Amino acid sequence: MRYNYNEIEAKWQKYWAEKQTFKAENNSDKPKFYVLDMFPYPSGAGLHVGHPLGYIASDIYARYKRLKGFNVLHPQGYDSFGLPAEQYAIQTGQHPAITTEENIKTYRRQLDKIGFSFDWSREVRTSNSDYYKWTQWIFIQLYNSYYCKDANQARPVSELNEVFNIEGNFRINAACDDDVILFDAPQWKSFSKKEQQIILAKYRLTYLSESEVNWCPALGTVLANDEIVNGVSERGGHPVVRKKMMQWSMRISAYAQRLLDGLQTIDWPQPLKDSQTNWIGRSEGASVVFQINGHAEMIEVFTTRPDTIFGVSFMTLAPEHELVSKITTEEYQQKVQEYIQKTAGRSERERMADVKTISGEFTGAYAIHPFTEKLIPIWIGDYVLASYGTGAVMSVPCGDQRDYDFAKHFNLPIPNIFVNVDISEEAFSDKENTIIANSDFINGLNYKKATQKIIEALEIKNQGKRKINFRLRDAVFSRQRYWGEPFPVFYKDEIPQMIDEKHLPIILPEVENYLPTEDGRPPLGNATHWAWCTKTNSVVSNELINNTTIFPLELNTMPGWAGSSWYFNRYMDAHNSTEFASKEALNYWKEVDLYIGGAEHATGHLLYARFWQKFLFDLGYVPVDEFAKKLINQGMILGMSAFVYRIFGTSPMTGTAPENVKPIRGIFTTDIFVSKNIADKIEEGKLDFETEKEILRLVNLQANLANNKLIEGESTYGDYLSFDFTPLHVDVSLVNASDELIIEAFKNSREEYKNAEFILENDKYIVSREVEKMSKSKYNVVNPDEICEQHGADSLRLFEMFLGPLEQAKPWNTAGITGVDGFLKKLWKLYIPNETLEISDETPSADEFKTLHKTIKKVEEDIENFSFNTSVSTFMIAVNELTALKCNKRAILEPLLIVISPYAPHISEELWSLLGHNESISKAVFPIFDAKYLVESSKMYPISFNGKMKFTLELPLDLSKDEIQNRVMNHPKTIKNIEGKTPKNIIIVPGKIVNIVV
RNA sequence: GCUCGAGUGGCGGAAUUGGUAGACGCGCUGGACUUAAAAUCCAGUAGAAAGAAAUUUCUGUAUGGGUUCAAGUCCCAUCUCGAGUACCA
Repeated sequence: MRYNYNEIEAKWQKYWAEKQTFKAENNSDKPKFYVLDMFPYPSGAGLHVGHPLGYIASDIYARYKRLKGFNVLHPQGYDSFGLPAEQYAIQTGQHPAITTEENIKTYRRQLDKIGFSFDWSREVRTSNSDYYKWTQWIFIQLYNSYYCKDANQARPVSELNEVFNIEGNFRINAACDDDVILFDAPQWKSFSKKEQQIILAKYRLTYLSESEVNWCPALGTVLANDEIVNGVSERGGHPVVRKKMMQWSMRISAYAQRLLDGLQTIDWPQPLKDSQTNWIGRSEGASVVFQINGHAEMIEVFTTRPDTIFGVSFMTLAPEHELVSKITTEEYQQKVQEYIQKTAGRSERERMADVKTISGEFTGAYAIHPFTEKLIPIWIGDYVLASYGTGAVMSVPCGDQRDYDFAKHFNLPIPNIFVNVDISEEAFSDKENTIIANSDFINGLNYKKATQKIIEALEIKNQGKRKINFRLRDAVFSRQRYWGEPFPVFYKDEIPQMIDEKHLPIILPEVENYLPTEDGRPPLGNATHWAWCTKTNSVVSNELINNTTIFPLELNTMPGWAGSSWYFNRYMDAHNSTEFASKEALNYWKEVDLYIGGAEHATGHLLYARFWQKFLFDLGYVPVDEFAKKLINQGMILGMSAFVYRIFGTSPMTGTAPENVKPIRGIFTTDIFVSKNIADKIEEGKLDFETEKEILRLVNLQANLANNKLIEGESTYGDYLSFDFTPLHVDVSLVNASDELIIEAFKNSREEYKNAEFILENDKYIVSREVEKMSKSKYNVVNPDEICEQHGADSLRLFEMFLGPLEQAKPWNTAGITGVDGFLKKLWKLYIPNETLEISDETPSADEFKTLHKTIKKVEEDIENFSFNTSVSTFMIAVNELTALKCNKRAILEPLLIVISPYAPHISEELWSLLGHNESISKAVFPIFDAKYLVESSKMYPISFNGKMKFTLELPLDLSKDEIQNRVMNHPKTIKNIEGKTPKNIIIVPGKIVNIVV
């Protein structure tokens, strides 16, 4: 019986689906374990071999945990709202709902082929209304909450309202907008309802505000900070500009400190924690208030170096700072205005591109130094960012390089306030080795003491205080897009109101035109009928009937990260229609025990999800405030791009010829490709005469075919030598494992290559290779379906693990897959050498037990340490050893199969059932290794040791065990090392090493 | 610039976390089977030297130093590469 993987895999995939083998129950006597993958965006391209890497790893872990006796939750779903899905729909001219549905089908088909043990009964899709109902519901909870800094948690806004009625807001310590005014109870009561609502909005955890946003005209929407990379949009790389728009925001900044503290409690990769830490950007310092000469307004700055306050020689405001227009004097008005215009027109990218150019303008105004009372000129400059701190800095040129450069450029004074420091060339920013000078009452102090004293002095003057500043900004939550969750919001008197929870979900309406608009009008504005009012049971027009009155609805939609910020909780109770998940389910599963996904979500999804989880925890809806205990970032699988070299000018498709090259474009009707090493030789100018003649011949042949008179006179030998060639990506499926182009397939791949000519080396056309990101446009995508077809899903699973450490980026190279193929075949042959199963019930030998228990121990360790790659090696060794021992004993093979089954479930199931078992192998118990056999298998006598006394002695090889012991104990080195203690254990490695455990 | 991480055969990568470096796989070389090829199986494969051979001896984990009986592993310095981040006051 041949090992027919296609048949076997289809059979067991069907079996698992029909029997619902991997369905998890929400209660069980077994301990629970929750293994989660980051759910995919169903994009149009389908899966490539890189995508399932993390899924395979988590599947192995999930299957292993089941064998270990855990009740395992291992769900999967789709993040089906958001930009990628919509962009694909726009490109293909179809409705996003349709393309999403199709893409999901493709994904599901591809995933099913790999044999995952997902519990599909819990599938979620963020674009399903019974899911986004609860996304909308969470939004309402956020709207109805504020962050109380005293209690350090979110609390209902209604509570705030009560306090305002009794004593105003003097004693409220909450996260809120900076511009909240102080009021007492009578004042609060005197405000109109609308005024009260506007004030409350400044406290809510989600709020509407006119804010500077990152506007991407090409995508027709605003983007969050984490959706912008290097000043352009992450999706598509379009330019992004600053723009003021009325937007919903999430007050994530309220949770900055807790998001930071929480990192200590979770087992996530350090680089990922680091990048969240940097993104949150906590810095300790002081807020200092400067009076402005002749104005009532003050300038508040944030500084981490209050100790350098006597070194201030000017102030700098961001051009967007609100005080600029108020304080600029008549004389400087025009120049300042021009400068503001100029900087506002620059895109984020331009601003980043020339950080070196120093620019700014003097406002004509002066601030007053809090201690010396000297006048300090106030400048504006775009090196000061409006979005960080207060958008204003006290400039200390001797202690900060940017201030220094600015001062040098505009010829401003650079007073030195440090002892024994030369600042003639650059600023001195080292705060550890500083002694302050020229600074009145802090002379001679170091950074720490000086800072302390300055803050105390500022507090007495009421001109400053200790402050912790965060870089983390509130997250913009509105998107001017169609394919997202509608807000459960309508407007009354221009004040947003939440739609009553009983009306949820607010269904995304059908629209004629869902394309984004350049000016930012949301596509939902095109809807004629959408919100459904259950009370009146009527469909209404672009408005919502709330009892009797008609009000306009919010037309923006939520961003892609809304749905992904809580989905892990939904899996626990995926079909609940009365709660996002029941209390019982939440209390049972609690949190994700193992979360696997890419590191690219570090400052996006993974931060937002932590934020929402903490919020839901504060309100008592979830039992834990971190949603994932352990997280692993799987590395990217890279593609091996292949290139062919086309001689420049021989294609009718080629563009303009470079200078000094006689253009022969258009003369030939086909392409000439040269093999890699010949191309290299041409590049080095070392082409041999024969090859050169051959190229010439082909070119001339073509010229003749085209009936062209290039040969004589017009083209000389020299022309061809100067010809260039362009490396072109060629589809990797047209190249075999030894980098050889399959010429016939290549010719048939495109009409224009049909008559192509090839200059070969050793009768082969060799392509060049380069490792790049796997992508359709680079023609280096390897489809997992093909691998399953040609090698089987078990091979794919084993090979993806075998490629290298899970967390590392690594190139895909199909060539090596024959290794794991061989393993599976050998495993099969161990049971079925010929036509039928041949199994013996004899008691295994010690050697056979050794192999088995070594494998059990190693694989268990590997899985626990997530080093799945080395397990595959262990399996290969085991099978090789057992083959050599001709071992076909049941007592060895059964436990071995159980150990292999998480990695290669299909072949394991098949053999398991051939051995006469009626139940799936996933119901078996992971075997326990027997130390007895392990000890004997070790090269050392005992397998492990944990003492400290280890040293080497040179001993003859031919001594008996007793003799060795004797010599070791009487050796001067031993006596010196153990100092009279009695050794518990002596470990002797044949040859030289002695380990003595004392 | 800053912050992490990594440098081991022709290649992907192992190494019980301080204890026989190079497991396992690919590739390559030789052999068996075959008319031949593919497939399969067997053997060899870090480098150098010696030997008819089994085998032996050196040298080797980016570079230079250090700690230790013992270093790929720990410490210091240097170089190279990768990832993230960037006017953060």
